[in-house]
Amino acid sequence: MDELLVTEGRALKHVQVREYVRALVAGAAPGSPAPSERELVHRFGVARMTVRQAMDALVVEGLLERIPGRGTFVARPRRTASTLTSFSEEMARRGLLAESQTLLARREQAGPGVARALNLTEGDAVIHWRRLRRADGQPMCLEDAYLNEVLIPGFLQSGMPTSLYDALESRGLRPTWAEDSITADVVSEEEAEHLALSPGDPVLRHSRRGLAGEKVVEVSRTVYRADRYTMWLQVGAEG
Amino acid sequence: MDELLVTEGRALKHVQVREYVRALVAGAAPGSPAPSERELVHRFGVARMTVRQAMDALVVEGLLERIPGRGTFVARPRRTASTLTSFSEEMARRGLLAESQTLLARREQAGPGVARALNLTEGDAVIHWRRLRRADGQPMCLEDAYLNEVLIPGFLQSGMPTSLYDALESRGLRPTWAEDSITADVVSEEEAEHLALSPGDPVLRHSRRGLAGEKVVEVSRTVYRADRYTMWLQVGAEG
DNA sequence: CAGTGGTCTAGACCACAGT
DNA sequence: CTGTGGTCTAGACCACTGG
Repeated sequence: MDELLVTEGRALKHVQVREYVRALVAGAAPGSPAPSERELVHRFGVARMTVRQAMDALVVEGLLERIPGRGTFVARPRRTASTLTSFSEEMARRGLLAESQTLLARREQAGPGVARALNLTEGDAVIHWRRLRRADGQPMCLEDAYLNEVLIPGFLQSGMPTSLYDALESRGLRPTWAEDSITADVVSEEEAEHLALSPGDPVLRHSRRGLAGEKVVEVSRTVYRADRYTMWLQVGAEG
Repeated sequence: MDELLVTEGRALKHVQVREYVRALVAGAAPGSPAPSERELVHRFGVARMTVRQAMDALVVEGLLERIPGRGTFVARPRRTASTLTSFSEEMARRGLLAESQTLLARREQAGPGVARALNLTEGDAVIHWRRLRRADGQPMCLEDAYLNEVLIPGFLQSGMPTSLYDALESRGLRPTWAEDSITADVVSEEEAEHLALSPGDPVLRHSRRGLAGEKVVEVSRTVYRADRYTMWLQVGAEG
């Protein structure tokens, strides 16, 4: 419910308190004490329930931790499952320079598989974008992305972006959820040419169905050189 | 903070309300209305803040959803990231019969890689458990699991369990968090024999470091037949 | 219009930590 | 002992929804 804009400029008290505390503990080490509830009551001249509402939000967020009888403290950051990252972001995190060469970018009619994955009907218009991706100059993977044209009108005309996820983000359509499948295989002839592999070399195949809210915004199939790419994930919750 | 036992038998009012509502909406379709806050105030003879505390918990849990001006409703189940499942559980979910053949189960001294992954010192005692796993009778994967002997004393003597995760769970050590790496490769000679593969066949390699709380309880390396196994995951949050 | 959730007050008593 | 968070009360006004 954060930041309701209904009352516009009006600053809700619990939001004021919450953001004050958030700023105060920003960068503080886990275990550092936050102000006590009664101290905040006094400082802001509000009721204790209002302060608790503010602190509750930060506790739910995982920023603070309450210890009865002792106080409220900065929590150890929670372990979080892997988030959805784009190729560019992933390579950046590994300290590699990501490059991308568009091999194909056009409007197509969805085939049966892509249509089903994108929640469309066969024959509906989709954008097909094929890229060869390099890391530090070396071919890393070949990616075919399919996008629902209805969701991103004018995408092909607007000049291809460097990062698909950036482009989707600017339209409020960055996927936050995905269904992935991963398998090992042997490279195909065509793939071998693009990836500079020899017949019989192993590859990692990664299919993704990326969703933003309820909308399927991206379906992609990527084939990675097995000798250059290892996928890392963190799974589960809590810690 | 659920279910504090400090006050033992005493039933906190917000807990009573919460569990009443939880039971009431159990199995209800998403979108079904929950009782209104004022109705619960009347029914339980409590203050509205108390009811809100109860409902807040269910909202945070993702069970309920508030819509201002309209009411409180059963929320659509949240999409959740993949949870940690054991081989047996995963095969069961796919409707396959999982079998497991122990090839090796003994105490060893940790090598450098295993020691680091288990947060031990090289030479510390670890349990090494190697199994060939079949699904519906067909060889599926070969798994080497390494366990910290200090955490599970008497493990080898107690008779090997069917499911490692079940065994860990009974000791309160079921991993809820893992760091995984996945890569494609070509099968080795020894692996080919166990998995009934031919030289050059592709395999999927999966390494896992499984944690329960702060403790690393499991380190495993599994090699899957690429032609029989596709890994499925759901990543991200919210929906 | 009546009903809903969202915000807020000014108190209160409790169980528990640490001194 | 004081101070902390945990629980709880009995009201209040607000913005919004729907009939």
